[in-house]
Amino acid sequence: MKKCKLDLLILLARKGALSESILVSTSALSAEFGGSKDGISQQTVSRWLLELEDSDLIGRNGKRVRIESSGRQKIEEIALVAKESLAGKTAKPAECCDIKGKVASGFCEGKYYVALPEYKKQLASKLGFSPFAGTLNIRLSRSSDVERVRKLKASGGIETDEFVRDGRSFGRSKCFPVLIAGKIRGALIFPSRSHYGDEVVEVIAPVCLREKLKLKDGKEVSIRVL
Amino acid sequence: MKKCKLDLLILLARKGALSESILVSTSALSAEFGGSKDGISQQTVSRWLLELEDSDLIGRNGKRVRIESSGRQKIEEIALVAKESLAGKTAKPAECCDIKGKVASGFCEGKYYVALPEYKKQLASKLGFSPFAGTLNIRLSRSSDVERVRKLKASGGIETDEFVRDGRSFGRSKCFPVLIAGKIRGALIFPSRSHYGDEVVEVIAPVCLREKLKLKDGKEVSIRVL
DNA sequence: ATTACTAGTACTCGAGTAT
DNA sequence: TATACTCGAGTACTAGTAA
Repeated sequence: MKKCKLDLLILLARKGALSESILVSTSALSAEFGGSKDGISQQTVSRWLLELEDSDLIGRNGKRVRIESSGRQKIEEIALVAKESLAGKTAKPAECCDIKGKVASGFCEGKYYVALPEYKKQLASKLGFSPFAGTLNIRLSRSSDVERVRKLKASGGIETDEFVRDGRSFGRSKCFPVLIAGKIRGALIFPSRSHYGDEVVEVIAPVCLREKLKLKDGKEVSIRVL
Repeated sequence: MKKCKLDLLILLARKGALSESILVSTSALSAEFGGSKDGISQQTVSRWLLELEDSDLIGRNGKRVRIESSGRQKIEEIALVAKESLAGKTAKPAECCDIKGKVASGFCEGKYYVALPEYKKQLASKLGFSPFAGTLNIRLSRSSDVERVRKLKASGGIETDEFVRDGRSFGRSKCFPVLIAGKIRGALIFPSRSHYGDEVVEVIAPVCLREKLKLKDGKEVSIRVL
């Protein structure tokens, strides 16, 4: 399998760059990858090192290279995942987890959807509560939470059906029951065709969350996925 | 850092594909990588799976995927390297190892070089023996040995100097002392500008190896790098 | 619903080379 | 020596879609 930046990071680790600043040259690293032909060229190693530096995975000082904490984290993550997989432990789908983010204003697509009686009815029966006609937008602060949300969306969840109203078709949405700020039961709602990336999530609840929790834009909120 | 095929393999492992055939879809895997935008598209996951299958790292049967032994080996390797690096163990340069290959005929560049008095003299003083005017070409059978040879070449070795003769310049070469077939001391020789890839190595010794070891093309020979 | 093909674009690579 | 830039060539990507 073709080598990649990750292989370079691991090679640096193997050479001891985790514990100290080590002396390397781009051409020597290239040679260890099998040279220019069929391997990785000196130029590419040079570029990869610059890119690893850009992402703060490594630090450089002249010809010395040292792996930074985020680089170490990456390697620890891989080691852990590989070890657990080999041991037969598999990732459990949609397990309970906590995510955090800040209240944000936004397009309120969710609000629009939730206000439609067809959806409201579906949500009430599938989630166990009748949603307030509005959504709370949360911008996730940690990139690990963005990752978590992606896995969550991929793992299943409660789906609402699509329907047609006034000749327009409304797509599906995925919901996940949550506990907001440790107090109020609600749900994350992801319209199937969202304008947001995964860094903003929409929360619905039986009540107006902004009022009940006295929230203003920018205030931090924690959400427990159940 | 951008995901790569290796990440896909690890993800499959994480989902339990090491111990059993698991049910996955290319779109779900794509979603776990963050979807099409900024992540990896369904089409790419499809292609990656086909490529992993081509390299025999995974096996597929309809929508079921299972990691094959070479895929498991890959993951074990990563787990080991990552673990050792984190534990502070660094890779030792040019350690003693055994490589194997079959006798091959070839261009005999080495023979030409070795026959030159300037080289012969240098080799005699640097290697401790006066080389027979001929080389034995060995085609490595295991790809892991090719890898080993690359690392070897990158790690240092004994270098001969370049020189000029009859207005033509002759480049450097790198040598590594070895024990051939467990009996004869010699050296691997790598001219700096070789016509071979790393899958063929040239061996020199104080004697004619073909005669002494009664070798014919295709016969397997083991070489211990000292 | 799926997988994976084709087509066209975008990105990455490495040769050459400046520094 | 070394690193890292430019740029043309080739690879890998995604959108669209067929099966």
